[in-house]
Order: sequence, then structure tokens, then C-alpha cells
Amino acid sequence: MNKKTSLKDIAQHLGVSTALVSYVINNKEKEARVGADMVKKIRQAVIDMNYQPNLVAKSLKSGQSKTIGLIVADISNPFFSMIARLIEDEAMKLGYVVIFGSSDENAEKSQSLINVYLNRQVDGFIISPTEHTEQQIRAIQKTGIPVVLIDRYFPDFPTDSVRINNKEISEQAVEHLIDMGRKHIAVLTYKTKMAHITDRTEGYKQALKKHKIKANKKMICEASYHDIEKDVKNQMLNLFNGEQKVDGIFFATNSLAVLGLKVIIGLGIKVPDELAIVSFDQSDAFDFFYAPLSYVSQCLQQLVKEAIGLLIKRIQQQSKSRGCYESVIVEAKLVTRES
Amino acid sequence: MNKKTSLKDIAQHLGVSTALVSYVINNKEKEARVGADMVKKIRQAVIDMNYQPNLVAKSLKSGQSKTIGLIVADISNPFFSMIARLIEDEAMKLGYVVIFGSSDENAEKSQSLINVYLNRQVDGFIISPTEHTEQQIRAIQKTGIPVVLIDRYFPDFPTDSVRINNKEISEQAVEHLIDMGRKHIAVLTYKTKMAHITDRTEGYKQALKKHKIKANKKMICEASYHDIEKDVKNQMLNLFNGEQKVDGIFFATNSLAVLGLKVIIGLGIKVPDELAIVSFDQSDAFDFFYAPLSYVSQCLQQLVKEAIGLLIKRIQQQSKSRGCYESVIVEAKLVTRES
DNA sequence: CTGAAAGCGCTTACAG
DNA sequence: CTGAAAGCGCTTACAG
Repeated sequence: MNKKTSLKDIAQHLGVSTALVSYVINNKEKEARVGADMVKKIRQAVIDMNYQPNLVAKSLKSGQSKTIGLIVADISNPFFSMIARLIEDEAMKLGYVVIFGSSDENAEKSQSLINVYLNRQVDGFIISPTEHTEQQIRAIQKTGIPVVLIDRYFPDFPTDSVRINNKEISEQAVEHLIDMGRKHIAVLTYKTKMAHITDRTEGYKQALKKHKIKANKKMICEASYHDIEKDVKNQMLNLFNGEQKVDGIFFATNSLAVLGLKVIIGLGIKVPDELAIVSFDQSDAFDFFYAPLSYVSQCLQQLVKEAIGLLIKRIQQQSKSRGCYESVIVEAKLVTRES
Repeated sequence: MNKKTSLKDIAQHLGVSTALVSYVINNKEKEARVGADMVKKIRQAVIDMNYQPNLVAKSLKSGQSKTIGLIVADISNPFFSMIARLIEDEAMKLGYVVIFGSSDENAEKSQSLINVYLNRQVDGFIISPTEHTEQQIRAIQKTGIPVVLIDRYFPDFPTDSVRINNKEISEQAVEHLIDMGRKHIAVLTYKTKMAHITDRTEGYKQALKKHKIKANKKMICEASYHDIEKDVKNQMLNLFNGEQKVDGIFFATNSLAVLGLKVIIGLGIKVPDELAIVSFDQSDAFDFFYAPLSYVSQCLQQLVKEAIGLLIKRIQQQSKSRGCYESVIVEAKLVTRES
């Protein structure tokens, strides 16, 4: 358990002040005009004594923890774990470490995660927020610690955010179904007020409108986050067992698509003959479906890159440019396949 | 950007020493015999001034960062992201935060993650290690910081570790295939020396031996981590296009199973008529396969619970019991379905 | 019951 | 070119 060697240990060992050692370690020997032989001696001692800086002390002194706090709905959801992975890579490159937490679509959990992160002095937040957390985000902003929303956002609320063009791409997706000759198109979405989802429903409506297809409330199926399996099942069964014909469906997320597809398989509905499908995002599962699904492809890599870029920029400019926020929209694209 | 209020601010505001405030905040007013009205005044000020402790300073002083460093092969792999999620939940409950990193089966990345975590003074490590990292683990142990291996382990190397009974459950899985009347059973596994995988191949061999089925090297297919898609494809095509009959296959992980199944589907092989299958772990994808797969189910929840439990125990007993390590084996079970 | 002070490991103006 | 010293925000023996 040989205690870790500190700056002081090296200084004592060499009979010099800690200041010298600190300068050399941080490669500031130039600025501090440390003697060349002193530099050599110190560098050697650093190696000999296997010195490892205590980053906690450094953080306390510098006020920078070099830590990013990540909050998503659920890190075990493939969509978010992929985002987490990409954030990790980008952050590491820049000398940051990522701490993560899952809010489970629960505003209280979100708040408690934020509190923990604040107390731990994270340098910045990347959050995919949950309903009713506007004030939490606002509170972070007030502290002056940068926060960038990713994927999800609040349209009436000024924040830095990075997301895709949900509405437009959804419109395109549904238009694709219409182009394939479908006229009775349903959508399966979440029961939520979050804009990234309602935008998708909006896009759906707009596509119908554009092509003069009358919207029908029954064709809009909503599942709650908390009872998703049961809800999807019920909604889908209602939809396909109703008197209303359905020959196309748009899934607003891949989790919904995975569950929805199961029902479709269970009902023995033939894709694409009886039903054409477009989904959001990819899933391993889709590859096992006999008709490869058409889907909306978001470039998560780019999404993350923009988010980290923006966050780091904010961290560096600090307190300046308060109250001036940026929205980055990454273009998603439609990949059409057999479904 | 109203600077955060510190202990000192409160003390000054009240005209008392920081010691008092510290005691009250940490609920040590009893031990320190702080006056009741003083306690009241301080508690009020803490609320009024919206005091939030600086955990970095606390860490520096206490030597405890209340942080756990998690290293897995790839956080975006569903197996690991599920583990991450469970670790997060357990850790949070205990007041710990988790920082994560992906080693990509690369010893150098693993080392650099470990270094970063050490410098950041994590209180403990949970690692699913990569090949050739024994010495890295050893080095952590030497520092006195607890490390628990999860899922993967080094058989000839003393560490705390939590894992399943890979060999026995694999033997059972293959025996199940034999019980179903299969005699020409292949295994698809990784090309690695890591014991959690080789144990599975051993279990396979043992099952054959027990039932007096001659082993055949050609039936053991290995894919490398780094070229998994191509390797699986080639190996599987070789296997099924060879003159050797194959009527059963055991997939050593779910990633392998997902890729392997695609080939099987591509070749139009009928499951279970022509080929019986047992896989490791679950996947969303399997639900879309026409014959629900039999699989080995590991209880990740329990795995994580044991791992965190062991880690916390080590953290608490600190330096004591050096060189004495524990291996916890969680029993996996075989779930048999149609395949 | 309360305060003054040292110290965790580091950085950085300021002297000399 | 180098050292002494203050300070980041906290805790905790030690006096009184």
C-alpha cells in the first residue's frame, strides 16, 4: 500500500520547492524559466518515484473537474448506449471523463442526478431530457455550467441543443408510404408532450395533409413509456381489428417498432403486401424480419460530435455569451428498403 | 453566475467558525456537542443560502471519491450496457457515481483507462477484462484500491471476481442438444484465450465426451473479436458447406448468435428440423426468429449485485485482508424453447 | 459548547 | 532561475 507519491515527496526528495516540480510536470518550465538541469533532475525523479498526479486536488485548485455528466432516459436502451459510447470516445480524446445516469423518464430522478453532478462539479452536462424538467435545465443554466440537450429538446425554452429534423424527416417517411400507394396510414408513437416525438406525429399529419388524405384520430396510436409493452399490444390490436383499413404504418422510434412488429407477426399480416412499414432508427432485430424495414437513419456519430463540440465551446468561453443559445439540427435521412 | 456559496460563506454570514457549520452539515452536532440554537441557525442559513457541498473538496480531504470506475469491452454492446445500468442503480443507492470506459478488447486502451481512473482517485474498479491485462489488474491491486472482475476472469490469477458457471452450463446446453437426438454438434465461439469463453468450449467438449461422441476440430468455429462479421460468415459457410453433417450448434455469446443466425437464415436451413440451436443470453433479435431459441440465461442483476457487494466490502475494509480474494459463481440456467 | 489551525495535493502570483 | 506562501473548500483533532 506504499502511499502514492505526491508533488511534495518529489520536492523533498530533491530538496527543492513544490513550485518547481509543479511547473516541470505541467510543462511550464519555459514560462517559469526553470534551469535545464533542474528540469532533467525533476523529470527523472518523477519517473523514478512513479509519480501520478492527484486529479482531485488539481480539480479543487483549478475549478475544473474535466468531467462531463451524461443523463439519458436509460443507458441500457441501445439508442442511448450507442450515444454514450460515442460521447465517451469524444470526451476521452479531449481529456474528459463521463459519468452517467438514467432518469427512467422520471423528473425526480433527473433532478437528483443533476444535484449529484453539480455537487461533483462537472464541467458540463449532456442531457436527453424528460418531460417536466425545463426548470431543472434552467437551474443548471443559472449556475453558469454549460448544458447541451441531445436528441430531445424543449421548443419554447432557450437552450443549447443538438437534434435531428424530426418533423421534416417524418413527413418524408410518411410521404414515402404514400408514394408506394398507401392511403390508410397509421402511426405508433409515445404518449408524451416531448417535442422530438410530437414533431414526428406532426410530420405524419403534414404528409397526409399535403396529399389530401383525411387524418383519422384512430390511426394515431400512443403508448406510454411506463407501460409500453402492454400499450403497444393493445393499441396495435385495436388498430388492426378495427373496421378501419390500415395499409401502412410509421413507427416513431425503434423500441416501438420492435414491439409493434411482434404484434404484426403475431397477427400474420404480410409485409409489405398488406402493410407497408417505415420505422425510426435501426435495430438488430429488424434484420431478422423477412422484409428488411425502411427506416429513418440518424447519424448518431454526427449528433454526438456536434453536442460535444458545442459543450466544449461553452466550457471554454465560460460565463461569456450567457443567455445566447444555439440549436444544431442534424439532417436525418430516409433509407428505403423492402417494407 | 452568483458564485456557489461555500462553508466559509455561511460561517462568515453567521459570524461563526467553519468547524461548526461543517459539523452541523454532516450531522455530527451530537459528537461535537453543538448548541441546539446554533444548529438551528446554521440549518436555516444552509437553506437560505442554498448551500451545496463541493464534493471535490470533500474527496480531497477524505481520500474517498465515492466514485466507481467501470471498464468493459464496449458499453454499446447490450450485454454490457445492461450491466452498466444495473451497476449504476446499485451504486447510486450507496452514494457512488460511476464513470465508464470501453476497452475495445485492447490492452492499451484498458491501461490508459485504468491510469485515468487511478489519477482520479476512484474508490474501486469493476472490470470485465481483456486479454493480456493480468498485469494491469495486478498493478491496481498493489495500490490497495479494490478491483472486482465481472463476467470475465483469469483462472490462474488471484482476484476478486464474480461470474457464472460457464463450463457447467455450457455442458448442460450441449447435452440438451444431445438429448434432442443431435449427434453432429458444432460450436461457434471467439478466438481468445479468455477463460469465460474457453470454459464454454470446454463444456461443449465435455458434453460430447460424456456421451461418447467423437470431437471434431472442424466443428469448433472461432471468430476473432476484431473481424467478427467476416469471420462468423466464413466460418459458418465453411461449416455448413463442408462434407461433415451438422445438426446442432451452440453459440457461445449472443453477438455470435445474432451473426450466426443471419447466415443460417441466408442458407435457408430449417430450425429445428435440420439444425437445433442453443445460444448464450437473450437478444431482441431472437424474438423475430421463427423458432424461439433455447438459451443460457445469466441473471445479470444478481451478477451485478454480487459484484457491487464485494467491491463495497473491500472498500470498507480497506487495506486489510490483502492478498485474499473471493470468487463468486452465480448459477446460470438453461431455458429450453423450440430451437 | 465554540474557535483557531493544520492539512488533503495541487497551482500560481510574488519576491528575490 | 528558485523558494515561500496563499489558497481551492472541506474536515477534524486540539484547545479553551
